[in-house]
Amino acid sequence: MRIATFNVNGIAARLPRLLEWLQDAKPDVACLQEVKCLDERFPAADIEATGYHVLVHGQKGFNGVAILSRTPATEVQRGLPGDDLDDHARYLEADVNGVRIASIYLPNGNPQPGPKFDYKLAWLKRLEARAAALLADEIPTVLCGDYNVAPEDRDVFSMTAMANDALVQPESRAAYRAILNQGWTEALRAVHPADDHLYTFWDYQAGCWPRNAGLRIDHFLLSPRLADRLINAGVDRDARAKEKASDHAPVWIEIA
DNA sequence: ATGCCCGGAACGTCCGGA
Repeated sequence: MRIATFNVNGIAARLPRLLEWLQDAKPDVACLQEVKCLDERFPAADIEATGYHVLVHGQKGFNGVAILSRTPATEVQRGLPGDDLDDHARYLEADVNGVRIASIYLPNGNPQPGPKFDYKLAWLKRLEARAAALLADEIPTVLCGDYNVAPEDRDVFSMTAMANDALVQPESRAAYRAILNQGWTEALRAVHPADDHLYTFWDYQAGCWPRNAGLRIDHFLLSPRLADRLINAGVDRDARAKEKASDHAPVWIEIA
């Protein structure tokens, strides 16, 4: 079973790239982030025509997550529990072929310090609670998406350039690590433990892509039973090299 | 010290992104 996560940075702007990537990479499940549209504006028919079922939790203008699957998915949770006042569309969870899969778009948190950073840290705490409940259920689970956290210095092209960014702050990393420490395995790092240029995002600005100035911020958290089934993981860098590409590359895992 | 480059909303620039 191949599962991918892809921050598309606007489904309307990315649809041709997304469709060709689906036909090329052929994931069984694709979790999308930053679709940036209302549910009714999501191009479901185009995606269904390529052989995928669609679950979408959208929002006008920004945020928005989706789960595409070759076999039908059963929706479990729309929106991250724990704050009735949070109306951002950043979390969608479904069952596909006996695997629980969440598509996650964690808040960016910039500028920091400030209310947006506070929201990010609060969101991470809520995700920690959800992750603990999922582990307690002992269902094979994947929590994948754009976490907007670069876990270690080596996941960042330049700590000098990024020193004040919310993505690398000790509080962001500690909150992410607290989730991992429940017993989750991050699949991409697990498969590539020694790669010091293991990136999933390259800013559009300042020639970041051609000089490989990237960040590793898209992650696959696997529950213990699923981590035992991990075969391979990788980054589809070819997708980032194309014209009209997203600033994120798709990331994928292969599960036995 | 700041902007660089994008998408979306909207139609003039601003917000959000990371």
